[in-house]
Amino acid sequence: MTIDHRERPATDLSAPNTSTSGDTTAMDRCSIEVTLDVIGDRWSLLVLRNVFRGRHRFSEIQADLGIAKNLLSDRLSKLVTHDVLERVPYQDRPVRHDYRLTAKGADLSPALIALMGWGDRWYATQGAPTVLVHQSCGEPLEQAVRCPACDEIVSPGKIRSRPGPGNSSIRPSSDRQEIDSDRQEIDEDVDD
Amino acid sequence: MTIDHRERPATDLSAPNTSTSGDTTAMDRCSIEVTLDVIGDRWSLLVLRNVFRGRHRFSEIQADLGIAKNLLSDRLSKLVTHDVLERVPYQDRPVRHDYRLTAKGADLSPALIALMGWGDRWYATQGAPTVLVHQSCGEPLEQAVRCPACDEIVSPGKIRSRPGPGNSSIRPSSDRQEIDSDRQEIDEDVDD
DNA sequence: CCGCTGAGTTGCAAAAATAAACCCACTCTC
DNA sequence: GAGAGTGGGTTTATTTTTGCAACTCAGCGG
Repeated sequence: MTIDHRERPATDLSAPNTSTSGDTTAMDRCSIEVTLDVIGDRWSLLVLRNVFRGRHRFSEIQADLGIAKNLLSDRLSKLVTHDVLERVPYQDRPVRHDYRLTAKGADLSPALIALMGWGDRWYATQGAPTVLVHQSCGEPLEQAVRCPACDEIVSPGKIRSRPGPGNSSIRPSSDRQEIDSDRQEIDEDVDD
Repeated sequence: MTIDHRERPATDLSAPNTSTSGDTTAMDRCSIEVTLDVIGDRWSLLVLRNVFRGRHRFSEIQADLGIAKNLLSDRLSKLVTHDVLERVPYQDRPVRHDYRLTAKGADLSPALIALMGWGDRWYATQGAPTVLVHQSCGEPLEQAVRCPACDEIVSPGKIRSRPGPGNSSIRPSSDRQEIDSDRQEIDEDVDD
């Protein structure tokens, strides 16, 4: 539980942000930030990868990762506290647990897939160590952004972002913002 | 350049790894691991989010994040070294740079989107601070796994994984493995 | 009873993160 | 052209986090 509540000083420098109109006082933390507070350390995602892969026991994970036992213990406790994993006893006397994904934990799979995909694309010189394939055709899969309403795949240039309901500084005048498709900016200039 | 080359001690304990048949000498590191070596620290993804969002200057990023200047300097250098960002001078004497995404850096957007989505789904109680919407219909987008060959969306249960060409311990007998769809395991039991 | 295993804790040295101060090459203002 | 300001960093302490080793504790096998 050593989450650091670093709260940036609200840009008192009033940076002449070329595109921004006005106040930048919104203090909600962006979702990437809160996510990183939970799984944004060196080991958590690696631990989760092991659980995804079916290694549910302390010693299995520890052997695979080579992580120090106290760290693994801390990471597991933290993940349990954050409701990403749950401890389910598989024997009592001595109580021993499996660590299993909660729904919330399982919902991290897109992130794991995205991270794995990036490593594959840019670092796997002899090809990916592991590939995800389609059950029916056996062909490699990829991740895409899609629009459930239109039921179609959306290319990066067709993505826009806008302040959501949780944004405390929604300014009507800049409600919808074009994403620069060259640079693929995925966030608008509202200070979330 | 403080990547720690933690190379797990090859499990000298000769852990009786229940599920694995035989040698566990494969030494390629899984793609999630190599990815985390590049962007798997507390700040890198947050820095990248800022660059995605159009903040290209040292001081802009520093003001937004409230990160210590030496750390930001380190992170930026590291990201430049890893070819995720590039420094493009926008003036000389004193040389000043913008930090811009390389293709490799821009290719991290699915990961950022996935992480943001997870934070939105599980922590944004009053709704997401930022939502990604479809340009044409304005409806919120989601990420999905799809099969380019079949041109269809693949649900988690239809995903299988198998050792890829970069896996140095491909054992033909266990070439294709079913993913437990309840727990959404995304990796097979080969020691990558 | 003796040693072994699985799943941790505790203690301590080493490494990394942070904050604050300092630096340097300019530019702007008077 | 002296003084202040700015962008983009280094340097130097201080605090936190790691990582390793040793220790614990409950049961098990012989």
